[in-house]
Amino acid sequence: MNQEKITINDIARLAGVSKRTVSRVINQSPKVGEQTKIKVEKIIEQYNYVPDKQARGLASSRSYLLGLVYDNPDALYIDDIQRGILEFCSQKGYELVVHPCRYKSPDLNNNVVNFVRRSKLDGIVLLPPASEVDSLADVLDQNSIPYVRLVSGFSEASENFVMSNDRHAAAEMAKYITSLNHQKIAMITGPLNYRSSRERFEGFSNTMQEMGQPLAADLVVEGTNQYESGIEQGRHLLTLENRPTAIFANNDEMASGVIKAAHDLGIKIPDELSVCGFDDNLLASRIIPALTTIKRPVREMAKFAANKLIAKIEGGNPQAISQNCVVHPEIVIRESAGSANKV
Amino acid sequence: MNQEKITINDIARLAGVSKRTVSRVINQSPKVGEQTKIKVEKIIEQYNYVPDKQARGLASSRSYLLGLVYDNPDALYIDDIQRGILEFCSQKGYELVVHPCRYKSPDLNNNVVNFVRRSKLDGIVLLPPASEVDSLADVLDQNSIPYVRLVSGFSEASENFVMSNDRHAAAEMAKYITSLNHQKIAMITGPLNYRSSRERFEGFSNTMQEMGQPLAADLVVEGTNQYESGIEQGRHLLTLENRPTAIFANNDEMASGVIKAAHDLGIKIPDELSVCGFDDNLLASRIIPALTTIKRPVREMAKFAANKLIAKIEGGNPQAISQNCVVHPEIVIRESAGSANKV
DNA sequence: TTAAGCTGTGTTAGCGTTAGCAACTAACAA
DNA sequence: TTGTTAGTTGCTAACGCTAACACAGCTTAA
Repeated sequence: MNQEKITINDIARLAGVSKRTVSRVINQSPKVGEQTKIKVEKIIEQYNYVPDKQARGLASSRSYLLGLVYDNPDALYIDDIQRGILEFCSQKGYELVVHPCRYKSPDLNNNVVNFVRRSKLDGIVLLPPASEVDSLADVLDQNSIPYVRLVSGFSEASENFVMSNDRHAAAEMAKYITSLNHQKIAMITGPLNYRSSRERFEGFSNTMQEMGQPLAADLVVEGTNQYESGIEQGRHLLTLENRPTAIFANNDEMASGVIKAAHDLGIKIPDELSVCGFDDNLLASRIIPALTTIKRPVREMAKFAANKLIAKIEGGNPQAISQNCVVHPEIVIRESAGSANKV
Repeated sequence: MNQEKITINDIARLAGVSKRTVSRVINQSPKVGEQTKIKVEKIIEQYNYVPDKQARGLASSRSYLLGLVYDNPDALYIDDIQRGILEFCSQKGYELVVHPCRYKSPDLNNNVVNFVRRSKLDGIVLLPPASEVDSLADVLDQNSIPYVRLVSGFSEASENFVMSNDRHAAAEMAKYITSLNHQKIAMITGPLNYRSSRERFEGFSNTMQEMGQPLAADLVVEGTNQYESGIEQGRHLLTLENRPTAIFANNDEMASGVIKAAHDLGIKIPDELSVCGFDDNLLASRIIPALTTIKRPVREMAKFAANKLIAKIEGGNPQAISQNCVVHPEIVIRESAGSANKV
């Protein structure tokens, strides 16, 4: 367990080759004789040798460190992403350095660039909403820092993106709610300067329209994605003269707020009101009644991101770099939505 | 923004001193003339020079990287801890590398040691329950890897610990519930092989006894800390012939389960049953009725841990190293617990 | 036969720091 | 004056690795 530190020189000596050759083996250079390679690998294995990351980095100006930049209140999402990235990158020899930030800060770009500079990170993964800041991406490009952005959407040039087709999922939700025979359907959107909010809103709204049931203007309100906002907008909608029988909220936090508001007003869910959310976070399954919502394949997104980022860093595998990574969230049916006929 | 990389040599040349002197200034060596120091600092400032971490690390066998090792399902807790540590350590020039693990794995010790070795981490923070594994701590000691353990407790030698006095908090909870005039009080403990579970249980149980209302043996059951376990044990307790009027669960997840069970059985909370949890995680405030629970000052713990770890790494500040860091969780009163008189 | 091309391998100069050792300076005592 | 000392400062060898370059040995084409 507590072996002395053994270096590339030791391996070279032990294997009877030069350290250049050992280096070649480590870095999987093709120009090594088959037997030499096997011999060296055997010694490496035997002595449990692991190349020193710092020395490697100093010489090759690489750090084998990836950064995760985020400003997202949903800790569960973050945690899932972290695990997803790590699953992939640790087996490739990379580690993950975390960096929460304030995405609204005017200093964001500098902050992130300095973060990368400070530890010579090889690349970073950007989570929403920080991933939606184009100026950040520009600055990263200018500094030739490899990065991948996780965003809601499905159409852009895919090189630096991993996308979640929230629009499609929201459309599915529109169909689902309609299939429950609801007539008066409301939506609480997220802040419409967020891409994800727009995608979800448009997916939902357009589909309702296509199905011949366009959303009434007074039944679409904008929230902040926070619980309190859900309560507030929920209360507003539910005290309308002709209140909706179904409310689709931009995320689970706000959906919980709606449920709270309904509860306070004595409105029964799902008998008198159906509520649906988006995210499938911890709350969704714990709340009573359990929330019908939409689940994103977060782990999968994280793996896509890690794969793409490492491909960019290591230069090889051009198809992994340009691969179009779009992921499809799906409806999770629980108890908070029911047929409108019961009313 | 996109300046050429500038090194210690440039600074030395610009300042008209040797790089040895610049190095002294950077590392705050006392043996530098006051004017020289000022001169060099000015140049450093002017050129926005930041020493290269890898080169530094190679030369001094330091990495300026801290590790966070955890196997905790509570993502909110993790997130809070991460932010707390970062707040402190980034201003000291350290970054945080995350490492989820399986604390039950027989390979845990090796896994963690290799994690540290791989990136030459300067030290690690251990979160419960991994922090409770003594053999891990031993191995870390053997490999002289600096570490700090976050645990529930308050009495041990404090050098490697940051402690949360869960026992005291649970005692407070006992007093609070008793003050509500409950007679039949139950507790769902966590797995009793966890230190935190024992602390909470003993704090609660002992205090009840001291107040002349010892817990009935059949009203103490052991859960797994998971939601499903809360449902199961909650159902069990609530279908007892002489069911309790108050249930204290080892954590919020299980408390939510109890609420679910009560709901399914048509038992009104808090009128017919009071439920209390521990953690104050996201659920606690979102659930209906909102959960009366206990909140740990997580950020504070994280800062203590970072401070202690860095003090250990840098060798200085012996009082920070030996400082007894005990933190006191506090009751958060919400809606899930009420007076027993109403029944 | 010879030149040219490939392969596989070794030699070695960095990469940007730290830190051991030596050396310089000024001041002060002898 | 000379020696001693304390306070500063410089020189330079690591740290462990990568990669440019060189070169030997062998194949292939002319």
